[in-house]
Amino acid sequence: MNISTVAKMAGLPVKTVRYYADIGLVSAPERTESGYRTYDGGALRKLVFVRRAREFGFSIKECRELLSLYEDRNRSSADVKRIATRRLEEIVEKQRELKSLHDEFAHLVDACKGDERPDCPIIDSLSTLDRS
Amino acid sequence: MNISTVAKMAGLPVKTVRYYADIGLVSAPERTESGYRTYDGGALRKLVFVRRAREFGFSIKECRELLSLYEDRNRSSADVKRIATRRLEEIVEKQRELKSLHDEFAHLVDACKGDERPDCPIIDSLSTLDRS
DNA sequence: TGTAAAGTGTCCAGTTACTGGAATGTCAAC
DNA sequence: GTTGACATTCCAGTAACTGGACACTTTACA
Repeated sequence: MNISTVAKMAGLPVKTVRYYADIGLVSAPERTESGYRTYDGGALRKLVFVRRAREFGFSIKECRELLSLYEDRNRSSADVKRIATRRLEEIVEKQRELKSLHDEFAHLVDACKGDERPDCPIIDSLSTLDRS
Repeated sequence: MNISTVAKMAGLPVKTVRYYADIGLVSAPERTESGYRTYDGGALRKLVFVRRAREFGFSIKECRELLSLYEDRNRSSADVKRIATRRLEEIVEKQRELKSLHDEFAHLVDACKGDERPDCPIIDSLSTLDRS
């Protein structure tokens, strides 16, 4: 497979596929005589794995960890669960932050008349010294 | 006021205060003879405004817009509300994404036994071609 | 068979919003 | 007078790509 084929199948941009090999996240592919990269099913599976992990919000660093667990036939599911649980906690925390932000913000937008006059609770709130 | 004083009062790192002037987000402050930056109450208010707006998730670009509205005594509250509403929609969208991510992820973490054995639904799920 | 389009290669720069560090200069206190 | 805190500038690095320039290879079609 050429790079555009594998990229399409993995659901990644071509540039990103090259990039992942450049930074050593996935191993460098074989080359044809003329220098074109060639990929097989194994490489595709790893790229898919990384795309999915990134969609789940794992950082590249975490993807490295997960990938090595993925490749290690002897790792325990507990190893994986530990990383995933940490990530889940981050998601929950992010949700909390977003909710309080949403509530405060919705309140402000609601309070703003949105008319021709300059009075605006949104601007007023942004101007206050208090930390949110 | 010296930079560290205004930074503390505005709730921003000193580096960030300099940075905001460097990129022209706030105007360049006066200097003492020896080259130290000096700030007054007006500069402080704008820095506070920016900090708050950033905490609300506005980008620097949006902060520029908001700041010019803040400085414009003739702008209508509708102008402000338009920007804020757009931002609120982004927050809501982000919340939706996060919720579906959370649900899928929590399900996986729950399904993983987390024991000594290698079978792991989390890894399995990351390996499937389907887009989440 | 010639050529044009599409694909691929490398390399460098830009993105966002800062942050860290080095080297150097200034100010206040003891 | 000297020490220490604070200030200055400039450069580099962060995360994770993305865009663009330029050159070469492969494929498709007349």
